[in-house]
Amino acid sequence: MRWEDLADQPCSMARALAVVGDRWTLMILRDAFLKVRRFDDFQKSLGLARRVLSERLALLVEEGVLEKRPYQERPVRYEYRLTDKGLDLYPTVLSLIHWADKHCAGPEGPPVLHHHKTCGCDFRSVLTCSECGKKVKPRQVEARANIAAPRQPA
Amino acid sequence: MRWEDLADQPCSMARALAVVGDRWTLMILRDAFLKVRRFDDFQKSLGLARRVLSERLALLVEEGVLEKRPYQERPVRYEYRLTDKGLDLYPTVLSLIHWADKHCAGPEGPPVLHHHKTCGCDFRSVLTCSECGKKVKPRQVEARANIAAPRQPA
DNA sequence: TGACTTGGTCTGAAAACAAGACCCACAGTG
DNA sequence: CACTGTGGGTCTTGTTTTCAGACCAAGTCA
Repeated sequence: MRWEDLADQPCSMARALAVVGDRWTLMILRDAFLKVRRFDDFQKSLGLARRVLSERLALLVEEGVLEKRPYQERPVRYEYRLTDKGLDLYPTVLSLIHWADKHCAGPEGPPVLHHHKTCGCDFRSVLTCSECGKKVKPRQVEARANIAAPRQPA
Repeated sequence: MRWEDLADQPCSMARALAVVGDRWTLMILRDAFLKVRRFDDFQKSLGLARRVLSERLALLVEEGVLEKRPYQERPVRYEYRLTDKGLDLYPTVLSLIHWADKHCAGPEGPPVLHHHKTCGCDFRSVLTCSECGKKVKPRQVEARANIAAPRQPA
């Protein structure tokens, strides 16, 4: 299967990955959540080829995850900001970071802590059910085809 | 920056992506969560090159996300199962799927629904704080360097 | 005038990928 | 015994991507 065909699959995971499944895209989004907004800052922070960065940013803008807007005239300079669609990726990004905090960090612990300003604690992300509010475990979930929508996985 | 160098970065996101940031890996894991376990079944389901699949599975085994175990002798046949480390990726996988359900699904709705057996409802995943149990929004979170661990983002 | 900054493009070499042929061990069938 | 089928891969070849680094253009600064 070709990568471009993923977006057409009747599978939400495939559609998501057609947008953010690229090797660098989630790193770019991590930076975006850390308030990086400019081309050069992304480039310095990530150290990826400028051409690749420019392609990725353009794709994310096209997909509506980032928004390109001028922050000054003469000369025009642009910044990339997360849209609401982009902000909705926060749970994904954070749970991935917390996964690596748990499983890939050395004895010195994770490099960054996340502080919940509302309650004043450093926290980990927890997956909960939108209906009952309880913590969800993989075994408690059953994936079912949506009869209203056509065919296939996930 | 080279892709292989990611794993050495003092950034959990980079470390996570060194394991699952590959184009196909999250699709493989999605299948694994849907109880696909055999080489040929992955291959048929995803349609990727067998060589690439074999490399990815080997990497996931090496990283401890999947476990390769014989399910019969004479002839020996293997299956790939999620380890606890692999199961811990469920929140990430599910939140990505739910993101695409919300933002990429057509008018017919998402192709697959997730049913929480404990409460009996179809649900969406919600990011909550491990400390106070409340829903977390991006703006309520502050990322702070962990003094105990060395340098940089995450 | 020249140097610097931002936000990119362009190029050639190196790596990853797709498709499909091929391989091996074993099982079952006749 | 030969013949076919299955599971779990490997190999080859040609096409895409990616990388590193050079280059470029508009505008500002000194």
